[in-house]
Amino acid sequence: MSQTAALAARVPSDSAKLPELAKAGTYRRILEESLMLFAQRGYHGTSVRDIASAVGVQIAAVYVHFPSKGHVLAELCRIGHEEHQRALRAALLDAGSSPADQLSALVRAHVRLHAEYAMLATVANYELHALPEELAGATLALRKQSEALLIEICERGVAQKKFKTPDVVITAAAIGAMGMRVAQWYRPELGKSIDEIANVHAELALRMFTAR
Amino acid sequence: MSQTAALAARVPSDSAKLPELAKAGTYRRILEESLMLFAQRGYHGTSVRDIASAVGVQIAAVYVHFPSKGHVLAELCRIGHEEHQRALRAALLDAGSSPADQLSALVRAHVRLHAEYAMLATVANYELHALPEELAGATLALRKQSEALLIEICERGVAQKKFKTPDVVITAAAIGAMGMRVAQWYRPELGKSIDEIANVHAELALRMFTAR
DNA sequence: GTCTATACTATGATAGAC
DNA sequence: GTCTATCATAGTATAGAC
Repeated sequence: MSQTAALAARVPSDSAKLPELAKAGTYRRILEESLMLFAQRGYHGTSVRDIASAVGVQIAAVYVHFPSKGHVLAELCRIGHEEHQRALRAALLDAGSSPADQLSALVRAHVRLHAEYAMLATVANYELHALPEELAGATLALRKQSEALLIEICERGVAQKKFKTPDVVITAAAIGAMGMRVAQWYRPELGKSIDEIANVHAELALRMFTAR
Repeated sequence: MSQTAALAARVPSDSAKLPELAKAGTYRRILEESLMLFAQRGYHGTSVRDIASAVGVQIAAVYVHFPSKGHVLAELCRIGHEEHQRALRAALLDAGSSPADQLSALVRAHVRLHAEYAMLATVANYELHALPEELAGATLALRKQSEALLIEICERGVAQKKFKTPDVVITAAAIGAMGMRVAQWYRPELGKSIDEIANVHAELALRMFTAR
């Protein structure tokens, strides 16, 4: 699809950053260029021709590395959710045992990932629905686990009477949502560092659990 | 596109609810069925054939009412953002003059809209990027105005020293984000009323502006 | 306003040479 | 692993009859 001018950029970031991967060469280039295209135009708005052209190879070369366009998206979604979960778990290991410390650490990691890997997060979060079940399974399992990490911390805080909330599930959803959204507005030119943004979100999350 | 099994539903809601519109008949049916299809599969994942088939007419009949598929999406995005802004303005007229009352009223209206019109909100928020500039202009203007409404209330609260925050812009973005996200998880079967959910979000927003 | 029929282009994917 | 060439299908959109 040659596509008419994209107007409202879905992702202000212009870096198709991927976590460290063992594989290199054309395989990786396909992932990188697909990431940029899927983030900008969406999965269905991107053709295999677009991908091949961006990589600088012919269409047939793409099919040497991936059996279908869906497999490219599936891999990006999986990588994104895997890196997300890795970041959350690493943050929790560094955090203390109090629910407040844990929530703060988790939110900061969550936000940092969505700012640093804005394109990857956008594709993994908003294009996953385009995949058939068999290709999305791994990603959905990861997502469920990561959601559970957040919910458990919140519920532990409530059980210990450290967190006050009218509804712990809604509050957890809200905390997840505000962090995810960072991928849609963060740009280095804003003059706010990623750490600064992450810290503000952690503070907001803690306030959400503090009665007025 | 006959499309393989959609796995991770983007919108749990199953009602393609539209605000009151003057027009009826096939024109409206096209909007309703397109809304459902765009919400479930995305704009590029939906063909004019899919739309015609859902409405129960031939493809050519669709083109009698809309000059292109893009115009159908443009109209849905415009309707969604218009209803959103109408709801925000109505809420503000009913609210008192204190920033807290105004923020609470605005957030409740914002959340109610995203729960009541979940599909419309999803399409208007997440498919707009598929439109070329000339078709998205009206919607973008509305969005900018609605964002300004929220920001202004927040900044007024800060100026009056009623709201405490480390960063008013980030906080406003977070408040907008948590409300938008409701469209992605709200279902009547959850056993939570829309008003209840809206009230919780209003409380969370006020807490975000309250120092610990 | 709706239909049938069709034009034309783009699409995902494969075969077979190098 | 990459290329050229090709297939079968699906895509948007239009013409002209009723």
